[in-house]
Amino acid sequence: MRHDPARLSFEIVARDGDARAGLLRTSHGPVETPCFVPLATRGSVKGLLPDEVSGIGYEIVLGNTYHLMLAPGSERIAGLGGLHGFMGWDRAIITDSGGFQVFSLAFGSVADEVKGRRGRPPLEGGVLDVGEDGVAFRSYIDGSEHFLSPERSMEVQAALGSDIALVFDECTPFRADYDYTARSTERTHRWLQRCLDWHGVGGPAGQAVFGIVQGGTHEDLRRQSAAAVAAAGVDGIAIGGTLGKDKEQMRGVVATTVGMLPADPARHLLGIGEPDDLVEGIGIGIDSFDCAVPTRLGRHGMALAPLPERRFRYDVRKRRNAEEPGPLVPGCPCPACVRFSRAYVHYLSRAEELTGVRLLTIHNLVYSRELVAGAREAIVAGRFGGYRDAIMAGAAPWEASV
RNA sequence: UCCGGGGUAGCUCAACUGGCAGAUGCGCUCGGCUGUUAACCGAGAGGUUGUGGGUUCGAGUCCCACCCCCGGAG
Repeated sequence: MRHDPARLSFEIVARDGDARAGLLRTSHGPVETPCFVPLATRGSVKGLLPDEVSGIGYEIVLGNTYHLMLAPGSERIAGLGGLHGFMGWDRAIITDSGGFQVFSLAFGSVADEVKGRRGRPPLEGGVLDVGEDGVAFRSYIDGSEHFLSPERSMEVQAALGSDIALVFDECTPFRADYDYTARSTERTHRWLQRCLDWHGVGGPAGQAVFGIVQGGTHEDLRRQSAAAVAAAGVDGIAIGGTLGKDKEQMRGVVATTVGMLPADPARHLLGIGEPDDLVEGIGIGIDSFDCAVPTRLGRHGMALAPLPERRFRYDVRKRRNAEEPGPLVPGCPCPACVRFSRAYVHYLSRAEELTGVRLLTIHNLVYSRELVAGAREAIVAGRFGGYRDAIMAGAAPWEASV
């Protein structure tokens, strides 16, 4: 399979150092990069309507093969207008392949697995078997047995009709040893080829395919993986897998990996999206990011804010916000900040009113969008370095981009 | 006024015949969350058992008096 501009084209319109501003043309419209991709894992950006998501400025969301194949099923979705029609979203969609879930089901969340602690217990017996052919697993919904392979993943993603499909991969655990990671990465490369073979025969004409670079934290494996993905002729390249035990290592692994990638294809960083990670990632040449952070934190009472010393977030539910008449973040253009007080959001959030969840989700998505849109402006204007420094020093996106 | 029921953690409630004052939920404080099984998960704090006496080795529990709340009667 060769990269096909008819499915997807990516044009870099400006560079500033390693940072790039680009334009991704998909079957469902253009996507300006760098961009953040909100998660619509189960066919919905939790709590929001499609118009609200696009109204914020988002041009692409991410859906998940794993969840959607279990419920309501990809064939049903195909019969109801594909994922676009089914969820009422007429912009671009990228679908994850389900590979990551093999990892998360068996080992719990990324943070829990990396830190070796017991967080939410992994699904007992969730993964039945991981073999050369694919992965047998048990549905978290009804316990029924299912099988996911490169071919099946591509088949499901074809039925969903996403604009960008991700190849089926295995996300090796942080604590896996070198040999396991090496064998897993090689198998992921064989899976990559099987995905492309399947897609080349029966894949939707308008669907692009992104490869995924694995290799854990090992530079030589990352190099092999980057070369394998680049040689396969995919439409874009995603960086996945274990990125390390902390931000420092994660940034090192990502930067090293980016340096191994060809310049032309779009580069997507999977699963990363805290505010500082976005500007740092953009600075080293990442074009797009998807992440649960803005939406999940919003549901958990956290507001994104220009607070480097507090990991760019604060807990709205804490009592000190109970009587704050000002907005969540001064100057923020989001509806939650323009129209409501922090005290109101604090109250709603504690009262478990759905509106509180919605306001925080909207705020966090606007904040992330402002951050990335500001970065793009700065790149085009040739002053991204100053923008990044201002953000990291605690400037709000709308201040840093002035 | 009389009869009955009841006062235990901020709230709602346990504690068999007297034997280390507890739980669940909520609330509270703190921590966590990065290709979403997550409007979630985890930890912690919190007490003169209404008041004052008495019996007993030992009282939330039994006895006496008082205070307060609820229901019923008048």
